[in-house]
Amino acid sequence: MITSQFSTKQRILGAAETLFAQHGFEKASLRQVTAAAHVNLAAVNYHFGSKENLIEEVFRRRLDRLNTHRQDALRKVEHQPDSTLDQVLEAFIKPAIDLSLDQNGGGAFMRMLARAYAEHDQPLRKFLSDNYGHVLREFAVVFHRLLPHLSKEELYWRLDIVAGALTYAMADFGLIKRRPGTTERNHRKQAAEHLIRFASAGLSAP
Amino acid sequence: MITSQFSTKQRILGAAETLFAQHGFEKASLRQVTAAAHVNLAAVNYHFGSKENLIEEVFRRRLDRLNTHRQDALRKVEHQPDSTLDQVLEAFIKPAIDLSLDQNGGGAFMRMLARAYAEHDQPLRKFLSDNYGHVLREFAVVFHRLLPHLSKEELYWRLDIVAGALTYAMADFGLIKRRPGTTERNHRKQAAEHLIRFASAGLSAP
DNA sequence: TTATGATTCAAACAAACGTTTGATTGCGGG
DNA sequence: CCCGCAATCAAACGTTTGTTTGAATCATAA
Repeated sequence: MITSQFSTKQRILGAAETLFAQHGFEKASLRQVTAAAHVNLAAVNYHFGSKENLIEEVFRRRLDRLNTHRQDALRKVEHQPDSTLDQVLEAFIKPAIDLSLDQNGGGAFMRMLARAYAEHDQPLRKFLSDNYGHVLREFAVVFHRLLPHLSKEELYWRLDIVAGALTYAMADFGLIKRRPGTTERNHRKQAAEHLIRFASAGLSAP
Repeated sequence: MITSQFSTKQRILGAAETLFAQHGFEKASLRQVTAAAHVNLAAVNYHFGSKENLIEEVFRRRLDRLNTHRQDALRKVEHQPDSTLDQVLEAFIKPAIDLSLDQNGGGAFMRMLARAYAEHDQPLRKFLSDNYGHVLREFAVVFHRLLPHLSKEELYWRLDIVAGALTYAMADFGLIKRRPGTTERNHRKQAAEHLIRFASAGLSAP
């Protein structure tokens, strides 16, 4: 056997994740994906029905884990009486970093997530909102408890800014390039630390 | 004459900007663009040579103005001895807001710019870096003067975060929807104010 | 072993894409 | 008037796209 140990479905999902992140949803063709997965072209429509469904499956696989990790981290923090702003921020940011550091295309997935925000089409945004929105609202409640002087509107504005900066940083959009001496792992760890420090001060602004 | 007063070239540029922002570079076809511009399909290749060239022209038209506005605003601020962090931030952020508020597709262009960051392909990123990078470096020098306690590396990390949050906010990615009572103009003005307050505190973090 | 249902495969499908062609139109200067 | 060039037009070009087809192959249970 020359192909990998994983099933056809798994291999398609893995290859799709990498290629979608590298070239975008439209530019990455099913022929590229199936070639990279060492799988017949028709296998995508057999196992997933359509390219659109494949895209959603790729998202679901990772987002489910990200959501539960964030919720677990949040519950650990909110049930202790003296939780700090930085701890809640870390509960929000750390799982995203960990996911981006996951071997087998974690970073690729993060770029794909950012790309999904940029692709402004409504079906995909609705899908993301359904799988994403309730977690953000849970965090908003806890942030509101820690920053009671902020109006609900002010708080939402600032959380939106944090989410934007996080997305941007994790997707490696920025001008900051990894220093040759540091690993990708350390680069993203630094990004998380800087982001938490920055966001903590920003959220606490008068 | 049923078509607009503008020339074929202008009408193509306008329609392209809107449709690229709405559907992305790949999804928006030249047939859609030329139909919206009330122009023959072949006109794009006649006037611009290729779709790739058209994309670059759409960028150049707006970016040139954004750059000079930012540089003008920066020079006004840096040549007064008691300039503040908020003033420099405003010199960076305000021109972007103004551009996004420009009638005839300013908001559309901003979404297109964010999309260009997401499209991770190198030719476009090089083009943006060439037309964008030197302005960012000018701002970095002034910020460094106002925040001397920050190492150059720390400063670059934080500026990268600011740029990311600005891009995200201007492209209207976030979960914050415009309130029914407020105009788009006021919505973006509010976004700018919140962003400046947040970024000012974030940059000043210990 | 044989029969059955799931999977894989090469091949072809129609549709849409960016681009090119060659004829036609419109218009300003000689 | 008419020449010459720039602009516009309908039509077609060759690719590439996602999807479908029907036969071949595999695995499993009777």
